[in-house]
Amino acid sequence: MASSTGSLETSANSQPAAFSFSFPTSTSLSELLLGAGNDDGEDRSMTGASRGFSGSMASSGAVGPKFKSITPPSLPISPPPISPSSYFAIPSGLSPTCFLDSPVLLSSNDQQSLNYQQHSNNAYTNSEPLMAPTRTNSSGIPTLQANTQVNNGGYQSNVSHSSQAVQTLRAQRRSDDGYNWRKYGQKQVKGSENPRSYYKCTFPNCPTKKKVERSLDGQITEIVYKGAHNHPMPQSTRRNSASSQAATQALGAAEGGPFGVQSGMLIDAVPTPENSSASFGDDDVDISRSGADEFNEDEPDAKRWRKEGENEGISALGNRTVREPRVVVQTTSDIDILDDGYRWRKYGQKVVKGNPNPRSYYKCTTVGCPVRKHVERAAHDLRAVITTYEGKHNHDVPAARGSGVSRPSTDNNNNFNMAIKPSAMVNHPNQIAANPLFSNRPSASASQAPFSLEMMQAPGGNIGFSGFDNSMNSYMNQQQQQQRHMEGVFSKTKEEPSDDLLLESFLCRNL
DNA sequence: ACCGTTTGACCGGGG
DNA sequence: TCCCCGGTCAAACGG
Repeated sequence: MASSTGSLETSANSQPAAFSFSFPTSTSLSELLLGAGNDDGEDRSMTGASRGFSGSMASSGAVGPKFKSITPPSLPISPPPISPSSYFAIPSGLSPTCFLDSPVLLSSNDQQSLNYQQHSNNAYTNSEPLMAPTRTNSSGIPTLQANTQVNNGGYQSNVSHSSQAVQTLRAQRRSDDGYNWRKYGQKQVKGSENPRSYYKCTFPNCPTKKKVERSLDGQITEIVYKGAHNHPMPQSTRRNSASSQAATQALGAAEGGPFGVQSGMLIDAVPTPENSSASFGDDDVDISRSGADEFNEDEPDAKRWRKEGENEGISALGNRTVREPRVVVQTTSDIDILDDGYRWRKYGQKVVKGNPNPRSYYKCTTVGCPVRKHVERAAHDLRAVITTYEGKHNHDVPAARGSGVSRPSTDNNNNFNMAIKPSAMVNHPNQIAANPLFSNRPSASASQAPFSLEMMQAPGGNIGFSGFDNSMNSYMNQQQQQQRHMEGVFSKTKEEPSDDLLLESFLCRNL
């Protein structure tokens, strides 16, 4: 296999590939994403998260507690000297989620371990070698063609081009959540420049639908599920997306049904019996409610949202008008979502109906920014953490403390920076923007993570802020060692720490 | 010919 | 009752 420079293409837009990388290769990205041996051609494009580490962690049932008890060993904690973005240019439109499924990082017998990246973004800031640059097409399907060969991690992928086409085709039918969807409409909704696509689950008689909003560059900015699947996730998907299944189970456990979970890159909503509210167990808890200030659990979401927006000037944000509540929900197992890059001030905590676990309420510390979020563990699955955002940030992600570097909120295709669309940023701060792997903010998570792993380890307990740093530091240290170890593997990334061995090492220590 | 997407038109709920 | 707008339909289109 000849080493080659991969290039990216996207059908979503014609932007030229903004980066190159040196993975020796010639395999389609979609295949990379699907992972070696994945022959069902299912779409993994958006599912990195749902099939990600969190999922596997969830399935293992060992995440929370073990994170704390098992601190990554000798890992130097210092953040990588070079930001992740320095070696990979991730053009706008690119869904980092895609990277998560890349077999590059997977050990041959434990694909699950790889995907932790997606959800553990705040905990692991230096695993960018893990990511193959890619761009998604309009369907969120990576269209990058490249071969991948990672010698160090013992992983190697060779996929034929013929199967690639088929997989890409199939991928367009299957979303990241593992279910099959058929698009039945698209509309330009008022108040947003992003077109909204409507999908129906293709399973016979399944009432589930979802709405997907994409930014102009093809990135998914919002997904809202409606209804519940009345069937199990397609087998083929399960087989190859353990994490997705796990994620599904995490939420499904909470909802008592086999719902697909969208916890990927830009996928924030969870499928619910009705609209975008999630119910847990017998007692429905509308997670779109903040209950923050008034703790009024009775007011309808939309009305409440509007009221809060008016009170706090949300309606005046940019050129957008405030419409339906932008409920951003991530259901993941433990460690992701904790660091979204923004700074939060805790202003309340409450145990809400239907969930014995306390919900802590946070407000963005930026003056004038109306965004709030609340975090809580799922009632029926302590491994699942639900973060709900309300409002849109009217500012960029603040610079990391001490770094003096602020995260970009606009495209920057020329500098290999992670392109972060404002729309995505504001609505999903815990995803792209939050993921240090895709930001310019080195070790931001370590310094800014509003939550510590303690939180994850204390089901139903208080949310603490200690303990995280230690783990983080240890991990970072290890990463640096790993970086040295990985030198030479990636010609262009040798400055960057890496990857799978590290990953495995970390996982082994934490699982 | 099949299948999925696109897209303009239509429907219906809510203000 | 009218109008707005989100959601859906279905014919056309394309691979």
